[in-house]
This record gives sequence, C-alpha cells and structure tokens, in this order.
Amino acid sequence: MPERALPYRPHNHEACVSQALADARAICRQQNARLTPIRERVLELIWQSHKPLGAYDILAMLGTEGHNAAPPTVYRALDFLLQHGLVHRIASLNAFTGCTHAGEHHRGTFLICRECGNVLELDAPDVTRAVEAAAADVAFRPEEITMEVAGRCPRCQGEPGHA
Amino acid sequence: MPERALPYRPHNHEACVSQALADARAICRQQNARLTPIRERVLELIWQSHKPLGAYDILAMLGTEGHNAAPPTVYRALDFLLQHGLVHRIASLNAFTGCTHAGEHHRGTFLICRECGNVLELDAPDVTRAVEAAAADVAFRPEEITMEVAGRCPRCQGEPGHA
DNA sequence: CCTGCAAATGTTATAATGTTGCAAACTTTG
DNA sequence: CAAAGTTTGCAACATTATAACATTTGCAGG
Repeated sequence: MPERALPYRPHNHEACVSQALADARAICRQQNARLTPIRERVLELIWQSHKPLGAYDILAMLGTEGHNAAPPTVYRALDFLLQHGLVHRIASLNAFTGCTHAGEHHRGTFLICRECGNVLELDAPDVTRAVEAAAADVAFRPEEITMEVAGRCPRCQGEPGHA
Repeated sequence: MPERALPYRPHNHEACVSQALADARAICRQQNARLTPIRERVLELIWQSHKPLGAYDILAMLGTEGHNAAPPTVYRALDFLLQHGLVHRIASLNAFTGCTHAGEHHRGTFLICRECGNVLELDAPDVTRAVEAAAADVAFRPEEITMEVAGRCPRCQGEPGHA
C-alpha cells in the first residue's frame, strides 16, 4: 500500500487508482455516506493525477467529458471527499490530492517538489508528536494540523525538469 | 476589518509595534533594502493587528486613510516584506502576520485559534528538526516549511468568544 | 404505488484573492 | 544633469471560492 503513494518510482498507476476507489467505496459504505457518481468521478480524477489538482482543473476535465458542471458542483464534491478523509487540501497550492491513508483519521505531512510538482504524503508520527508537544507547552489544543514542505524531490535534485 | 485583539498576555502593544518597526528598519538598512513609506505602513498595519490580515483588509485600511491603493501596491509591499523575513504568509488563511523573529532566517510554527483568531508564532526547533528528519528519510530537500496548527488557544478553551 | 422529506445537484450570480503589463515617478549613481 | 534601475500608479484581468435559490433524486412510511 505505501507503493501507491510513491510517485518517485514507476508503478501501475491504474491499479493504484482502482484500489483507491475501492477503498473509498468501502469507507463510504461503512460510514453510510453516498459516494455518488460525481463524487466518485472527482475522486478518480484526483487520483489519476499525481500532482494535486485545483478545483478548476477538475471542472475543466469534467467539461471535456461532457459533464458541464459549475464550480459549486466541484467544491461540493471536494467538501464531501475532505469530510470523509478521502482527499487532502494543500493550502499552499490551493489544490487537492488523494489521501493515501484514507480511513485512518489523520493529518499527513506533504512534501511538494517545486520542480516536478509531485507531492508525497508522509505519515510522520514524529512530526505530529513534536507539533503536539510544542502546542501543549503553551496550552494550545490542536485540532487540525497543516504541514507542507516545498523543496526538491530526489529525482529533481541534480537533473531538474522531471515531470 | 478585524478588530484589534489582545494576545495571550496583555502588554503594551504600541511599544511592541514600534519595536518591530525599529527592527525592520535596522534589518533593511543592513541588507541595503528600501523600507519605503508604503512598505513600512503595511508592516505597521500588520503589526497593529494581532490577527493575520488579508491583503484586501490592508487595502481597505489604506483606503480609509486616504491612500487609494490598488491590489498590486499591497501585494508588492507584502512580497518585499516576505522576502526580507519581516512578515509571514499563513497559507491556510490567505493572510499575513508580523514575524516575531525577523532577521533570524527561520520558519515558524503557527498556532491559530479558531475561536478568537489570534495567532501565536512558535519557534519550535523540535518540530523543524522532525520535519527535516522525515524529509531526509526519503531524500527530499526541504526549502520552505509551512506549519500551521488550527485549534483553541488557552483563553478560548472553556469560555469561548474571546475576541 | 405515491407522497413527502431530506439529500444531492443544477444554475446564476457574485465575492474574495491574486496577477499582468505598461506608464509614470522617484532614486541612485556616474 | 542624464542614464539606469527601482518603485509606484493604474487598468484590466485571472483564479479561487461561496451564496442563494430552484430542481431533481433517493428513499422511508402510509
């Protein structure tokens, strides 16, 4: 399952998308939530792209396949997916990416390559722990943690331009 | 326009603003950068508010004092201030806040209270270290780190509504 | 079946945030 | 002063996100 999250290495992406969709369907069934066609299609589009997609990117994609949607349609689907932990919003990019740990209520750490645009979601308990400790020191009660690191991924150090 | 708010502890905020401005002037002199009247005024407005200000908040404030600025004026001033480490941008809020460690090349951790809107910038070396370690594990080279924690500040736990 | 409610989607308009491009004013420096 | 570079003014525009209200769909109970 971690392989699914690694854009650095080539892999069978179609399989990884269908796995994500299957997981999503299971999670929604379990939570009595309706993964409607639009919501599922949005999730699929997000997963098909290794790079985070903006809401209007998704809108455009839906447009090219005949579904002439308006912004609220997409934002509502995204809200649903966020709510159920199926995607993350990357605040520093105004974009959305598939959650690689769907189901486990969590908040990932995102490594965003400035060169190729790929994003890697880490499950970094040490980071979370450090943040929680720092917050506890000043009696602050954390509810949502945003950790986004922009930089260079391994492949783009040295030989830039990998898309 | 956000009303002025008390931070965790009462203090002489005017003094703390003038200190920040004095520091900024020193830093700019040292770096051969021009802290022009607009830039200084924007920095002052940001410091006078304990809550992060949006670019358009600043724009409106400048408007009420007769300076009828356009968005680029504000964004350019903000870019300058960011460049020189005098303010931070809070991505999850689309807003800007004064940097409490200006001059020391660093990246803070921000605790954002959802109740009162105040923001506390921590210097949390443990967090930074944990993030860097996690990035190093996957050979990712971090350049800019965004850490924003939304939650409840001490004053707003229990008795909500502190502005 | 149908009926009525709640959830989901469609539709239109608009708000909020951020950028581009070019001209004018100002600063610095030779 | 004059040239060069930086900063600001200004108009238009691009992108991201939400509000408000109408319509359709799914589904439980009569």
